[in-house]
Amino acid sequence: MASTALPLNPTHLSSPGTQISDSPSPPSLSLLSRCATLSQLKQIQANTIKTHLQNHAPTLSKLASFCSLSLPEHIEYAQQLFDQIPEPNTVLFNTLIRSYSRSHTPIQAINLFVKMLTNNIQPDNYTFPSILKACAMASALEEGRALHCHCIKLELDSNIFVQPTLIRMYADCGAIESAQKVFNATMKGRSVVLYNSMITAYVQRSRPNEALALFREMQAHNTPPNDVTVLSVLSACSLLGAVDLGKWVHEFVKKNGLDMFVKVNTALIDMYAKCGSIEDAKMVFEKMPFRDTQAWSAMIVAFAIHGQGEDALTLFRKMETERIKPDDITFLGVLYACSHTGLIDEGRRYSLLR
DNA sequence: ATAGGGTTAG
Repeated sequence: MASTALPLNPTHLSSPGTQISDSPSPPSLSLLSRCATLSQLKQIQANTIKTHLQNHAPTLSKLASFCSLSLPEHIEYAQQLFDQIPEPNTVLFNTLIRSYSRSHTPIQAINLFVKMLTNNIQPDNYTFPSILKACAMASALEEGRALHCHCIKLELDSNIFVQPTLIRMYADCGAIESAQKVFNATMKGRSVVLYNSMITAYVQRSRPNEALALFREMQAHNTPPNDVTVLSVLSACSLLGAVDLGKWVHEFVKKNGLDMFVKVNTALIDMYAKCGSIEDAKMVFEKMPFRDTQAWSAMIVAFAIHGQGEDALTLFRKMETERIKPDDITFLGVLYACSHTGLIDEGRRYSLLR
């Protein structure tokens, strides 16, 4: 890990000329914006301490917020900074809760929410999307239901940002009927995100027909589907093995310019492969102007599940020559290809790569 | 100052 020295703003360095000011100001935004590593953040912190600002709450708050947003892998340091702030406000709680909701320790978000309540800090419309996502990740249904009650009390259950996360929370916790209740309670002017959350919920619980019914309903209600919608709808087609429907969605994708999204094309490859049409999968792959790791993986897996082990391995070698970095799913596809084609030696060789 | 939905595998 290279720790480059940060070019510090001279006004932040202590010198005989700069004495403690009466109203110390937190580190400037331009200084923080050039901060890319934790050690640089600590340099800034050290320099503010040098100018006797160590107990300056706005400074700690700014550092904690920056650390949590821009150095999410150092969430525990953000927490350390946060713990030194005497009276953290709602915004700072929200910022940290959001970081935890995207971390490997979502439970910590729930702990912070509890702390928020015991400190009499009112959660708001920014708090719930993050905390509900954390519950979804942790499969914390009890806590999720309790949070839903808080939403209702604070009249935030009608918030357009809160609703999709309530649905996602219930769906990820396996309570699809509660997700449906939330969805059905929302009536007028449903957003595309709200539809997407329910369609995805159905797909994830292997209920493709209900997902497709909602897909039709949103169009009937003049809510145009977007790239995220078709990702889930294509999953539904795969679950049904419905290639004709998949082809219809493919046409829809082209007509609405959604084929500019790499992920949509990747989902099309997957759909065609799972519906038995490897030729169509190949055609989509070849037409893609840009292919990321996921697109290559999807095509390798597509060949593998069709028993075309040699094609999968050829594609893998081509991926290597194009210097696209393989991921775990790429290797899964490669090994799958070997196992389906009796390529024991190749399989052994590739399994030593990582 | 801070907020929502996501394909590839299993």
